[in-house]
Amino acid sequence: MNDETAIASLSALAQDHRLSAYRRLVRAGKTGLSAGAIAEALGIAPSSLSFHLAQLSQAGLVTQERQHRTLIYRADFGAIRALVGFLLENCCEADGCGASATCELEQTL
Amino acid sequence: MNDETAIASLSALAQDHRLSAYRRLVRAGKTGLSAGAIAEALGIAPSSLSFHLAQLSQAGLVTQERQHRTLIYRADFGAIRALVGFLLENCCEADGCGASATCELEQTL
DNA sequence: CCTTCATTTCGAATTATATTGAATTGAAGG
DNA sequence: CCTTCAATTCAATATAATTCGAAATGAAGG
Repeated sequence: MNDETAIASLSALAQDHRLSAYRRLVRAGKTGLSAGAIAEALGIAPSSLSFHLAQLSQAGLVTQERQHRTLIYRADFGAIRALVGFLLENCCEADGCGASATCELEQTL
Repeated sequence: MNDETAIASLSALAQDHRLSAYRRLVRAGKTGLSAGAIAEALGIAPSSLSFHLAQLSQAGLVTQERQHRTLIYRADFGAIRALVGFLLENCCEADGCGASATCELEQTL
């Protein structure tokens, strides 16, 4: 994880429709959801959703798999774990909250 | 946590200078950093930094305390914990990855 | 009080993001 | 093949974010 990837991930989530889509995918788990199902749930044009899914996908937050004629999207939990780790990296190193490089606060997340 | 607050937090972090400032504050821990020190570290105009700190502050990700003539900023770890919880809320409920409403994947974060 | 210093607010210009309809791609089935 | 359907890419427009200099605020100290 680096700044560029982190910003791509955070930007991808920092938008009404994309956040809603992502959270739906989190709830759907490994079952996933089709692009069409998400577009209908959000009430936006397919082309708009496609734009948003592309950003989530580019950031690595979701994966894509074709099933017959539909595209199934799924949340990638490894990506969000990496993002949170990056945000809290070397937590409290300035005032030494612990012996290890990983802060206690980070571990309780 | 709701959509509006989550988007404010994610937008606040989804920017080069703000992400850098936030991560510096995470590393600084309870010691915190002054606005001036952050502006100098990032190499941007004080007015620009002020704009960015206001967004982190409005989102609740950082707190502010006056010490004599300088303003000390600190990362608020409760805020980021709440954000991550919101992102992974009801994880995998569609395919029942566990008995509880909280997903195993969420707990391993 | 008057000055100094750290920081913020304001205004204006530049740059990036979000939206949709129309056209395109890619996969199935008659 | 030719049609159908799901989804994406493209082009154009509307909206929002970022930047900095200049001016304003607010707290300390002479």
